[in-house]
Amino acid sequence: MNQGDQQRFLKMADALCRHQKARLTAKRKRILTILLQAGTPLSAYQISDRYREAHEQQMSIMSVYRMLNFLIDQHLAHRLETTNQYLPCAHIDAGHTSDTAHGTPQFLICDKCKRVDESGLRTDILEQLDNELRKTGFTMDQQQLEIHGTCQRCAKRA
Amino acid sequence: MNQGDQQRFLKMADALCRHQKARLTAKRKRILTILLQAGTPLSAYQISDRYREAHEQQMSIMSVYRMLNFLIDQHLAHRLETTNQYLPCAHIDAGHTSDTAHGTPQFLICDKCKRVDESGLRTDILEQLDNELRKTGFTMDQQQLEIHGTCQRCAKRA
DNA sequence: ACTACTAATGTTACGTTATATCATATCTAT
DNA sequence: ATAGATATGATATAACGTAACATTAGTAGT
Repeated sequence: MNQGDQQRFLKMADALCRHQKARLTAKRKRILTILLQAGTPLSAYQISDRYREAHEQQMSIMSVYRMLNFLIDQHLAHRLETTNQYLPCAHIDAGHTSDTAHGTPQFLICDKCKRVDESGLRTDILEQLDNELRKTGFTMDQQQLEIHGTCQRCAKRA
Repeated sequence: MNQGDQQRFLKMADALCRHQKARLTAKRKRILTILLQAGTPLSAYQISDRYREAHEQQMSIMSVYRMLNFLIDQHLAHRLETTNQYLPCAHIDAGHTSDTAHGTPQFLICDKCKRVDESGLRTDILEQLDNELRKTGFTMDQQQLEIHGTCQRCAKRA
């Protein structure tokens, strides 16, 4: 993510947290910045390492997890269940400050370049999937789908 | 899973492994049996514990992982990526011995009772999902979807 | 500004999940 | 019977994640 986008993201994050009366502390913001700069999902331990490198300051794994959980609670970051990795939320800009926005995201994960596209899925496709499942009696409670595959760029290169 | 189904499953597994020139050893079969008896997915460590309890014999976690990987390679078991758990393949009976059968499975995971329904998903729904994604340039390589929610039984109870 | 309360971070310990590596045992084919 | 391949044993360690309690830093009420 480029410098400008990053700055905008952080501004939005600030506003959002103020609105929620949550404290986006300097350290939390640094963790978020590391996620923004990465471009691909990171493990908690990678984040811890990058923090130490970038800020020449201790950052225990315990603290990393706590800060990640804060960011996730604030919908500023997501956890990928299939890979145990973390990434910034892609939707911070779009009307995100209204409480109700921001449904459960889907992730298209490129197993080649590791980049993740958050929610390229059309709503009606999801609804159809849900409807189909309901016929069998199953209710999708958590719609966070993680779909692994190959992105366009990587497909072309091959 | 009841006794009869278990016996049939194990017979099929034997036949399948013979066909693949893979060795379904006594220990591997016991691991598979533990999965069959469980009814819900188990972690590798739970399997290790149950093995020790049932057979009063040492079973190191290293061995459990090796045997699970064998079973997975033979399509006799699956790993749930979202929960780090293992369960027996549900499709061993249906024409499973032909090499080509057995596409990637989907899992409907009930977060209440923990039971898993393997591939209640209709093929056309999956195809539609895949088609939709292809339009965006993304190719689903691995179609193993793990969908979390509530099964019919648990929904009724509530 | 002082105090009391709450929230954030530090620190240590531990639990869970998984793999690497090398040694030993067991099967299979000749 | 023996050699080679496969399976298992044993030990160590990496990777992922949480519990519990101490300390520090914000926040609100006076």
